[in-house]
Amino acid sequence: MSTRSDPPAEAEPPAETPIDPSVDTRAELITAAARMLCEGGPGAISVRKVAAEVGTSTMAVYTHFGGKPELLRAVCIEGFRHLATRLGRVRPSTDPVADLAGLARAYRRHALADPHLFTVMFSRPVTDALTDPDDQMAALSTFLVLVDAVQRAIDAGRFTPQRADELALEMWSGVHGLVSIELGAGLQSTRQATRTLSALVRHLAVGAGDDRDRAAASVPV
Amino acid sequence: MSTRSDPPAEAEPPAETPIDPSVDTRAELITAAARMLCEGGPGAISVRKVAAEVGTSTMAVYTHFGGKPELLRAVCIEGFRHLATRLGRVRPSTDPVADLAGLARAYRRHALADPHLFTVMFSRPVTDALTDPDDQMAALSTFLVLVDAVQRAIDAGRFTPQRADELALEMWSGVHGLVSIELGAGLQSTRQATRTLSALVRHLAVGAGDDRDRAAASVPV
DNA sequence: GGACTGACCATAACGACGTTGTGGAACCAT
DNA sequence: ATGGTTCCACAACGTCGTTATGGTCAGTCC
Repeated sequence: MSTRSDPPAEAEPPAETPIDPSVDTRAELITAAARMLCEGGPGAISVRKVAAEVGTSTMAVYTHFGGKPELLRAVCIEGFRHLATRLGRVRPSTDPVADLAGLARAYRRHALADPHLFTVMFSRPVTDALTDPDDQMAALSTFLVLVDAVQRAIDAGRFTPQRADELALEMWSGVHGLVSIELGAGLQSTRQATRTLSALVRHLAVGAGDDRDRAAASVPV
Repeated sequence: MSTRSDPPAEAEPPAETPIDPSVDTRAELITAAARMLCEGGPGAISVRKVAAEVGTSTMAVYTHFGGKPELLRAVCIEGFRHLATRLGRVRPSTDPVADLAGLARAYRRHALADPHLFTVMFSRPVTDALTDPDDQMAALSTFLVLVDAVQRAIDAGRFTPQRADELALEMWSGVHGLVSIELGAGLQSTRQATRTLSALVRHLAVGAGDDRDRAAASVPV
C-alpha cells in the first residue's frame, strides 16, 4: 500500500492541510476510477480502492455520485467526450468517403487506447442509465458525425440517395463489431485488423453506391 | 432442455461420463447458472444462489469447475454450441448470398433469444479462458460456417475472388456489431434492426462483387 | 457575536459475495 | 475390512457495496 503516511505527529496537526486545497474531490474520483478501469479492467475497480487512492473515505463516492454504478457512468460519459473529440478531429474534407474511413480509424484508435473503458461504455448497465439529455447528446454526437459524413457522400453523388442515418448505422455496426471482435476474441494481428477495417468501409461504400475505383482511391488499403 | 444426442458413440458410455447418478450435479449447475444469467444478467448470478438452486453447497461449484469464472465459461461454451446448431440449421442452398443473409438472421435470433448470454459469450474474461481445443473449435465453428458461405459465393461467381476468411470477418463484424448495438444502446424498433441487417448484408455483398439486382433478389428487404 | 443550515466526509457496521480449510460420507479396488 | 478417491456439507476469512451515525466547516440570517 503506497499510502500517505502520517508522520506529522510532532508537527502542528491542527494546521490546515494545503495538500489538495482547490481540486475538487469529484473530479479526482472520476480520474482515479478511470485509471483503475484502464489498468485492471472492470473487476479491479472498487469503491474502497478508488476512495483510498484519492485519500478519502468511501462516503465521498456516495455524496458525489450516489453509488458505484453512477461513478462508472460518470467515467463512461468522460469516455464518450473523449471519443467525440477524437472523431471531431477528423475534419470534413472534399472526399466524404475518405472521411468515413478516417472516422472508422479514429473509432478504432479510441477503442484500442482504452479497451476496458470502451467495453464498459457500451454495456447495458451504463447505456441504460444515460437519462440526462446532456449525456445522451454526448453519446449521440459521436453517431451524428457519422450520419453527417454519409449525408455528404450522398449529396456529393458518391452514394445513391437513401436514408443517411440507416446507412450510418450500418457503418457504425461494421466498425463497432470489428473492434469488439478484435478486443474480445483477439485477432491474429493489428495489421490484419486495419486491413479488414479498410476493406469493410470500402465494401460498404461500394454497396452504398460508390464507384469501385473511386472507393478504392478514397480508402487506402 | 438440451437434447444431448450422442448417436455416433459406439463405444461404451460408462468410460468417461457416468450418467448413473440420479442426476449429474455438474449439468444441473450449468443449467441453473444459465437460467439465472438469462433472467437477471451477469450481476444476478452468484455461486451461493446457483448452489442453493441445485440443492447443494457452494463446494460443488469448486469441485466441478474450480471457481465461478470456470462455471461461467462452461455456460458460455454451452451457448456457443447452441449458436453452432442454430447456424447449422441454415442449410446451404444454391444461393450462397441468401445463405449469408440467413446466417445473419440466425445469429441475431440467437442474440435476442438470450441477450445476457450473448454479451458474456464475447467478453474478455470468457474468450481468454478458451484454451481447450474442443472449446475453441466450438467457438470457431460458428465462424467457419460463415467462411464456407462466402467461399461458395466466390466459387459461384457472385463475389470477386478474394480471401474468404477476410470477407467473412467483415460480414461477422457487421452482424455482430449491429446486434451488439441493438442490445446495448437499444435501437428504435426491431423492425428497424431487421431492415438494417438486411441492408447491411446486401451492401456488403455488392461491395464484395455481387450484382446489385441479384443481391437485392437474394436478400429480401 | 451566535445559532442555524447544509454540504461534505470519517468511522463503523451490515449483509452478501468468492473462496478456502476441514472433515465426513459414499464408492471402488484390493 | 482397508486404503484411496471423489464429492460435498459446514464454517470461516477477507473483501465487497451500501448505509447509519456523527462530526467538521462554510455560509447565512438574527
